[in-house]
Amino acid sequence: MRDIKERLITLFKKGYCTPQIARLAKELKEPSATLHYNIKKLERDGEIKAYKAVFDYRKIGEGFCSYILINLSPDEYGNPERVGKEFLKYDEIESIDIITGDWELLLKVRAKDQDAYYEFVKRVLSRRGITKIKTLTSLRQLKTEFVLL
Amino acid sequence: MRDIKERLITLFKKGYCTPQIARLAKELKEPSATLHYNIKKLERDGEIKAYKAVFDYRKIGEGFCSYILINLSPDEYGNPERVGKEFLKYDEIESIDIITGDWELLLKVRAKDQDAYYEFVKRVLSRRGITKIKTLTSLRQLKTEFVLL
DNA sequence: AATAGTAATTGAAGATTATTCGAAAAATAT
DNA sequence: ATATTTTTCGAATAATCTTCAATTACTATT
Repeated sequence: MRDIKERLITLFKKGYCTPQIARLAKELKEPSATLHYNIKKLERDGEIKAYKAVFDYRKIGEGFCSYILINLSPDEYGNPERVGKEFLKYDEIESIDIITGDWELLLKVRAKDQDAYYEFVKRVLSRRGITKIKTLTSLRQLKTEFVLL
Repeated sequence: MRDIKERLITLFKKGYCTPQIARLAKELKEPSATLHYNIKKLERDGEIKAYKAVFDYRKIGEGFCSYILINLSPDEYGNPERVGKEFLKYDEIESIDIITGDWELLLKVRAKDQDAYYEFVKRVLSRRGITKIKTLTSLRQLKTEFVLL
């Protein structure tokens, strides 16, 4: 076993999947060629960004999930997008939002456990421009990415 | 045009996709049959829950995204899972988490616009057991479901 | 209302891909 | 050491995707 599983998970998180036209055709009672045309149009127009897998994250060793609220310092406050974009490269981060209210940024992060999460915080969030963070730890996920767990 | 687009989006949100084994084989430099075996194992063991599409939600008319923090009343406080499970049926809800801290539940919701969101709140969140809610509106999404926007 | 132009639908053909099978190798358990 | 189970993988088959070209349905213009 040559760690195929881990490599598959990495690729499946962001893509490497494709529509099941035959199954859609049966479900929607439409010809495959028609669905093919419509799907390609959705892709061409950029309405579909990717086809990907959703995991039972506990089973793949990413059982720790948390939401991180971030406050920016006055000099970064006017440009949350710049700070947000710096987080794009971290694979542990599932989502990045610029939000209204008492906080400027909201991240959703997955890690192996609390220890791994703490390492992530030290590595990624100890950076100039961030004045305060608050972690909301998920005790239990009932649904994620529109998929029931 | 027989609203094929809308029906595709509905199915693609939760599934109706499948791995691209040939492309994975090329990328990982492994035989298709080997990958096929490993993928089926992941599915059989329940590590993979679904294969689905990720959208540019603004382009498909779901541009409004928000996170909702929920406080439960004392009589529901001890059983957030029961309340959370009642939200499972709403397709507007992308994720449901039971969380630590000042709030008991965190929902991620997508709607057409603020009006549609307000209708959702009235319809779904005016229910006994919920004492307080706080909405964090996303002004801009940089990443969602591990996919860059 | 008629026409021209564009976009969408579809059956059938061909191209590509997934799946199965069986045998061998590797890993695990006894 | 041996037996048992799991994993790998080439080759054949089955299934699916993709393209094509003709038809139909829309849209815009006059």
